[in-house]
Amino acid sequence: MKPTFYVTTPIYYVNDVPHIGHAYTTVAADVLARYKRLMGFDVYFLTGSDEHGQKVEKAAITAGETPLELADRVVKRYQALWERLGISHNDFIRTTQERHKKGVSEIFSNILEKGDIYLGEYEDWYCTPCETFWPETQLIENRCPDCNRPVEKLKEESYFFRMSKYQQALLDHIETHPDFIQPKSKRNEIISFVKEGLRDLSVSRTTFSWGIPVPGNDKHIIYVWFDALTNYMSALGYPDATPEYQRFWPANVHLIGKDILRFHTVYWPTFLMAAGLPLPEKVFAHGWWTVEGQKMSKSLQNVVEPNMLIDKYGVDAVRYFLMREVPFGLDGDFSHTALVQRINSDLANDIGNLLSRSTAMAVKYFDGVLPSPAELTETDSALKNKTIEMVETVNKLMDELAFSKVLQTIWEVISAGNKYIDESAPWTLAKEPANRERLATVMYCLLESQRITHCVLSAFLPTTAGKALDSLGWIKEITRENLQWGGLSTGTTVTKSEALFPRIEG
RNA sequence: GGCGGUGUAGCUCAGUUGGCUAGAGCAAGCGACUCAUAUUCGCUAGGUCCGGAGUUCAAAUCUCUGCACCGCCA
Repeated sequence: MKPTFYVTTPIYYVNDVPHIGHAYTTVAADVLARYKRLMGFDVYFLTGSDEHGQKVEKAAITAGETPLELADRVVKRYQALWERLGISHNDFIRTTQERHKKGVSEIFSNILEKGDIYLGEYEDWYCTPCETFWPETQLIENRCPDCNRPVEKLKEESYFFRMSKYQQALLDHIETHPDFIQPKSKRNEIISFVKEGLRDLSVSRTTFSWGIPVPGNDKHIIYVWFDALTNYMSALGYPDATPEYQRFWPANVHLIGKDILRFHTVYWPTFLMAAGLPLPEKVFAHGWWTVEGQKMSKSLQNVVEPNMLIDKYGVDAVRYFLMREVPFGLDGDFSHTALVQRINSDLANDIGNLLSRSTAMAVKYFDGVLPSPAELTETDSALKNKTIEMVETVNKLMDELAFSKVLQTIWEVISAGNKYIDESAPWTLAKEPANRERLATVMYCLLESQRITHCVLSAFLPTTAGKALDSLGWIKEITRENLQWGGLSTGTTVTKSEALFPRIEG
């Protein structure tokens, strides 16, 4: 039986327009999913949409449609984008689906029965026009921070989750599972937050109706985060003991943006503890993208639209840039010049040109028929060993989700390949028939190194890797076993590759 | 205000438990090759390792202090 791997992205809010941040999380999850699959894991990769809440309800009213109609309409934006980005998710959950509502109701009832959800009263400052509660600290001169109108103190009946009860248990868990929250800086933030004390959490609302009702009391709608977080289990079939639920829960990793860290590392685990369910193994919070040095915002009109990037630069270039430019976990800056720089330098000049010159020589000197290698010299072995070591290093770095370092490691082999050609000077060998065997060995090592490289790279650049492997005459499946040296067999047809990535001038 | 982090070549950053002339990539300059998407390869960069004090045979790496920036919480 294959080992399993369960990776998730957050479910994205249907009321938002997909931007580079959404694409970032999802591409990262896809890279991880693809990599684990080729390493022999049975992977479940989940993404989806968050469709409940007051904002959706209001937007629907404004647009003159039902909330579900609105959700049906705009969820397609995400689905279409994932299609274009080559996202290989196994499942797409929508919080309006029956399977999800069932899971949420069940876990809520479960905790309610155990007594860790109780009915109480919520009291805070309320802005009637906005239908929103505000804590006193967020008020601006005793007025609503959104609309600047006066607010009033209001009491509302609300269900509360006894989060305070789980403070110590959560701290203990974080303590005994050093990798539970990553990166480390975020882990420290959460530890200090929890140590300051957890208060019970209001987990129901009565000011709007678009959501999942509290079981047995439909006046109350279940709090959106309680609703949303449960998607990670409801998608697998929870509360039913489906094969998926039994095999894949708990998740190996929840990938999230740093803005929703607390929900995933404080709320979610304590909900699960209360329900007596196992906790996810890891929550990894990545950073934010600025754009041309500035914070992304609607008012600045600098929101980067992923579809536009794909149109302009191609899917794999975008995927590469997102994974390579910034260490996963830190903030980064997106700029067109940086992207073009990466494309020209790393993709066109390094990897693209390497394949181009290599396959051109194979065609020129051996009519595209892969020759068999003779005994390897020191130079050949150096390239071979570097390639083999790269595969091992990548595997370690992937477990740390160090995508940028993985790509750097792969690029060291690309560079070694270019250097190997210059040192071996095949064009000189080709002039002398006596060097035929030597030339054959060089060509073999050169192409085999790239075959392995592109197999590994298929997790990041699926389309490009496919093209490259085609021109190398590799038609087999990419598996862990096939990452070993010696996969290309003599006699294979090699064809001159098209430019994998044309240079972008100007 | 509380807690935590960062400050190293033009830019982005590496620098294990303190130890040879402080490194990488990109950018820039010079040279070489010609198989290749004028691509690649080699060489070059004289940086107060934020400032100051201290510990030590020895500190970018430890201690104290000052400055600047950032994050979380309040």
